[in-house]
Amino acid sequence: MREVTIGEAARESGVKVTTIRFYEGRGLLPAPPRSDGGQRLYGADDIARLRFIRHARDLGFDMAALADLLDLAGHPDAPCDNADRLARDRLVDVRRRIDALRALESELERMITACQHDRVARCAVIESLADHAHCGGPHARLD
Amino acid sequence: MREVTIGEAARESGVKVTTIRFYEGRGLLPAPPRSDGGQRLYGADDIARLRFIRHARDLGFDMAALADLLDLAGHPDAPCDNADRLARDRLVDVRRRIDALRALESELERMITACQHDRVARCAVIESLADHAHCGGPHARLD
DNA sequence: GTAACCTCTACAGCGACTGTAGAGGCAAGG
DNA sequence: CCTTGCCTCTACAGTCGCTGTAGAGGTTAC
Repeated sequence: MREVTIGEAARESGVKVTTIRFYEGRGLLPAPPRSDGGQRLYGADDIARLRFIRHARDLGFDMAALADLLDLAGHPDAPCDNADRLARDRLVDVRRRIDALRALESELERMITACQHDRVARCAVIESLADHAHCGGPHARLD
Repeated sequence: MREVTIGEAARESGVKVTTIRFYEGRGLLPAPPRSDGGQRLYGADDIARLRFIRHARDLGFDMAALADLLDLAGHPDAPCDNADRLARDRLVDVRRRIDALRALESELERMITACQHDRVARCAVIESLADHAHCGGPHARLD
């Protein structure tokens, strides 16, 4: 049971079957050996790598950063400044997004509580959207 | 000065030139009249509509919701329940994202403070990514 | 044996734009 | 009038990170 099919690798890693193949195409995962019938066979290290990838993706690392991280993970003797920097960059980004989302949250709350459930002509939701001045200034876009 | 070119409409609305044309193609903005030379000419109402679109996009409404909102905005006598519901949906989504990002923030903070700036082999950043159990359970994906 | 399910490749599609190429419009200075 | 330089035009390809599809073949349970 050391070698598992792509479906089981998907179940164990939490990465979808199609996504695993996609990662292979992108070079994030090495092409595994195949069975006689041509099916991919994955070992424990492949699944660990998939979990690493999934966790990093969940944290918001993009695929370029992911490639860097995987490269670093494969060189245990290198200094870890790079990984540290990548994590710090992510932290800055995550905080920026949180701030932007909190501004949106309070604007949406205000819009909703002000809405009298009347006609559209008096709807605070519509009005707020039409008049940007109602909110606390231009908010950062999230993308 | 009632009729302005696309470049000025972009400056006044904060929506890029290419994006304005893109919105026209998607039907979010009506095709404007043209000058003798074939250039688009926008009026004040177009710019207001662009600002409405931009504000709603900034708040995270997708283009389908945006089409609904624009439709509603054009029917002032309709009840505003729909707009209210759209805003409430957005609020739920925004809060979900904030929660997920806060979990990421604390995990990244932990990773960074635990990192000793040593070799990769001892780097908490890499280790955390390899071992999902370190964090407070599976976090929601943001997409 | 056969039904049910899994996996294969190759490629198109998603959302919401962004970027490019190559051509033509337009206002100001000489 | 001509040039310079920016603005705008159309049409279409590319971005990111997948997801979905079609049609074929492998594998497993009964």
